[in-house]
Amino acid sequence: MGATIRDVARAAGVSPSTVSRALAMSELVNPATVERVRRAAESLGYQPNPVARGLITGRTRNLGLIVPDLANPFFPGVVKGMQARAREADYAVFVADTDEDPGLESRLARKLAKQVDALVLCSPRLADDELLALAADVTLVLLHRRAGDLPAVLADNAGGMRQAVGHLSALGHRRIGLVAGPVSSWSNSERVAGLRAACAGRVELTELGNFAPTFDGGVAAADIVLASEVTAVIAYNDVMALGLVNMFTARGVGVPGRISVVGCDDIPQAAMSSPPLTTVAVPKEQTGRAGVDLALALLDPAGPGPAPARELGAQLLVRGTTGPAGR
Amino acid sequence: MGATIRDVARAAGVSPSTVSRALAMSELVNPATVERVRRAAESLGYQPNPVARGLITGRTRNLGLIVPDLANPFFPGVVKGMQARAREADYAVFVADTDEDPGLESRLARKLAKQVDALVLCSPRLADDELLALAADVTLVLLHRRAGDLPAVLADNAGGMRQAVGHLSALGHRRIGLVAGPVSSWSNSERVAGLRAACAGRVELTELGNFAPTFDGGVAAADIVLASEVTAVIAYNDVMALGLVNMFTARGVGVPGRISVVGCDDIPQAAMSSPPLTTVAVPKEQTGRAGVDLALALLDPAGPGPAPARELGAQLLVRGTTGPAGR
DNA sequence: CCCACCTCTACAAACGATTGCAAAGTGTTT
DNA sequence: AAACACTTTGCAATCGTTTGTAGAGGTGGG
Repeated sequence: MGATIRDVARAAGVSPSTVSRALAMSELVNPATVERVRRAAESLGYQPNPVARGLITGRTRNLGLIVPDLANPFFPGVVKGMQARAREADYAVFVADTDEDPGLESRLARKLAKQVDALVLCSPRLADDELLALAADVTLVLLHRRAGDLPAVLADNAGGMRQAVGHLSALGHRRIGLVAGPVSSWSNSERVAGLRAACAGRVELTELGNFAPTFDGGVAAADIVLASEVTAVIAYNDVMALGLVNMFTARGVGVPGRISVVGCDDIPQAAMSSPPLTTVAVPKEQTGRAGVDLALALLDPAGPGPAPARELGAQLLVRGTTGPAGR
Repeated sequence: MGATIRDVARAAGVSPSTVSRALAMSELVNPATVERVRRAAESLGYQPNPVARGLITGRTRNLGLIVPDLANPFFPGVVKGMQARAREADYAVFVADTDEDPGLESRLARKLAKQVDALVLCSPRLADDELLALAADVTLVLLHRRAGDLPAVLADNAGGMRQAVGHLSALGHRRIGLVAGPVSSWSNSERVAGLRAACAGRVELTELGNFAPTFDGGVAAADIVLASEVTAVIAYNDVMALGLVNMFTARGVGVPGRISVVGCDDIPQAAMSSPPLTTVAVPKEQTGRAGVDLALALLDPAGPGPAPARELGAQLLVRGTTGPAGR
């Protein structure tokens, strides 16, 4: 269909190899020839075939990204960041969604592995050893997950929790509840651990079961939170926090009058709800960008060795769901 | 790195071509040989290189999907549906996000075109003639957009609007407002037209400017709606409707007591807001699936010719933001 | 004036698979 | 026993590019 390099060669009166060099390594070719080739390529609308190029170079200039659930408003931010950075580096991105299914995650990863130069896994649900096995087959970067010493981009969960507790503590809260997310989530463990450390010796922490990281999970947790007699609650993520607030409101429990609520992630809806949600913001786009940076560094043979992990800051955003501890 | 077909051939004591046939067209090969090849491939962990295969077959088994904005909760549903269907057909999906920028959309489309068998454009912002030009270079499927007679998957906007007006009319509303979305959006024009037709002769329709299809767009429209003295309002999409409800509530205007609100799309947040949003649901996952079906049919050389357009139903979901027309 | 050297270009061999064609081997028919 | 058909397999070309190597042509120095 499209013009090939041979068509351009014929049109320019040179050999295909000269065309290739003129277009890619023009300093090795006579400027006049380069110009002639350029013009021929232009007039034929020649676009190099990335498949053929990939076959010989072994590089596809594609990156893969696997996320648990695109419908979770947290992930589109990561995807956008990754796409933007990839585009700058002239890479394209395959995106796959696993529906939170580890089996599917594994299969998708292996399938994608052959078509991309590096695979970026965001919040993978796979076990550590499976991730390490995967890393043997393909250049791998982890986002929001640590496994062995695989390259990873992480958020400062501990720092974020510290800020949240500091904020609540300053408002007079002495009993804080934690609505935990899924056990299989590494971020959840991190946040729980960070929260414990931040509370230690200052405020009493009541940990409330594990709930689904969804709006309904938050709804389900709401009454349990109320029964626990805390004056503030921190949820594993914003979606759950929104569920909590919604149910509190339905129960006639004032937020933040009677109870304060803090979420995590800072999804777009957090700022739009009423009252707007106080939350620990995790840099989403930046995570995606950093993932590409790491992947590119790993791919670069002349690179200054691997930068195994990169930690991004987390930032408490005080909005409308936190206030002074009630009577 | 990975084993090639030659490695398998050597291990099985046959030629590469036999390996290829044994794996792909096993009925042409002696069953015993097939078994031997299978075993060899298995033990070497052989995975055919899709790049090499793509070079000779001219098929990549990849599909491209371009959406205006992944952060808009409408699109992840489409992406998920498309991925699921593509996975069933053993295709992978490239996803790109244009940030609502037509220029970027055009560039991404052309770049992706070489790497995929077909390109699916969801709610493209490009002009008709550009879309037609693109279709000359790559198999193209449009979602929620008609251009020339390019293959397309559409929603029954007119039907949805008819249901919405019927519902509001039954509740006693005689003056309905319309908060329109971006002029460049084809869906917007469709919905406006559908609404006009549905209202004709029954209820008075007040069309209110064009607003950004965002939460803030809805917020900005709220006071204008109130000034227009309608008893119900239909927004271009749910995100805007949510902005409207939010601002109405902030102004102390009861929803649905004083004014009823209807959205479009049925994004996940629509059901989670309070009160939950009455909306015209558009099948999102099904749109994605239908897009793949259309693309596959187009790609199939033995196919029964092109099915140029497919229309999906729209369904009014009555929830909490609509009620009887106030005093 | 010749040789060495440098610049530029062409040839050909990859990359890893698929596939048309021919050859080898087996069984059947005349 | 020869000819034929059919099954099974291997050879070699091919897809469109990149890249190592060699050769052609030109320039400058000895």
